[in-house]
Amino acid sequence: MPPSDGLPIGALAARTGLAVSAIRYYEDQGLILPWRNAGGQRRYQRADIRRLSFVMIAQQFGLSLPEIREVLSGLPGNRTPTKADWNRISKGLRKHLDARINTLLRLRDNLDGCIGCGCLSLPNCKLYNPDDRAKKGGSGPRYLMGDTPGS
Amino acid sequence: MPPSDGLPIGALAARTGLAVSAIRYYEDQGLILPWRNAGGQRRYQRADIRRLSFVMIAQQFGLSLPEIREVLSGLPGNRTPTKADWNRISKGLRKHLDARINTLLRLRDNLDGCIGCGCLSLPNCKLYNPDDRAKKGGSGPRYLMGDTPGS
DNA sequence: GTAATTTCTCAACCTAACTTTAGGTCAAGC
DNA sequence: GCTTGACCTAAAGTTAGGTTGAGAAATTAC
Repeated sequence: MPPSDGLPIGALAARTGLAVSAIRYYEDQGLILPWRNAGGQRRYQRADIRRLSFVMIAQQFGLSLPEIREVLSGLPGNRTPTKADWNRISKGLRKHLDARINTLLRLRDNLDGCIGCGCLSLPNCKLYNPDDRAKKGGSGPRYLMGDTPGS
Repeated sequence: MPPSDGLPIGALAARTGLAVSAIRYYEDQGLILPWRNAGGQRRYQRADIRRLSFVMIAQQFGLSLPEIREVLSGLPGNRTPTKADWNRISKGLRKHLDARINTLLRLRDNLDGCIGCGCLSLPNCKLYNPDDRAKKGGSGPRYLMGDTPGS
């Protein structure tokens, strides 16, 4: 087979470790766009292995699929991404990661303060973080209010 | 109303910011155990405000409800928890949090390495972390393999 | 040229953490 | 004593990120 033939989905799955069903799902979500051969089957570029690897890495960093799609939109659409392209969007990931780390570090500081005071339920305890909670949308707890002191 | 009457669920919801439905759900999940009044309605102790606050904080730290139930089992069942009790289990939270932070810091180091080399898809890149992925169980990507170098 | 794989689409199912809905009961105010 | 609001249970719906299954068509292997 000539290399310009493109990879069928099973080969891409084998190369990335993703399930075939997951790769199709990512296509639904706009993360990857294969072409179709004469028989209607998906065919992928070799560069898509890297693209999917990026998706998996970004997931480990806690990005949602829409967020990953957004980051991937920073890649050129008209040509195969270069290392410079990947470096650029990887630096975007780095910012996401830094933000998450900082949030957790802040939580840890607050927890340490609370371990000291034993309060664990006060608004002034700062373990209530409106920003983190606000993005959850349809589910999850809404906010955190205090016990009256002196229980 | 005498204080020993207990709080109805709506009052607990107002005090914690949780939805009434969420509090009932937490009961299903074994996180909180109210008693019932003569009419069959739930009644809560004031200490339950703190208990639910703890649940919400632990969620921010990334613990699942079963994990939180486990941590809460470290509280005494026969009496109202003291500050010392809360301090003790909060230190357990701190360990969870440290572990999460360390994982992310490790990921960040690896990402920095990858930004340098531009590879972003290689097993030796170490962004593939089997431990983190293994616990996901039923869903999510499985593992991460490499592009052949030189694309 | 046929048998075995692979792939196709579409719909249904899965888990976590809840919310919503439906239909009915309890408690408080006047 | 009745109306209104809070509460009850049980079941179904929701979102994210997929998996599973059925039935059919394409591709590959012999």
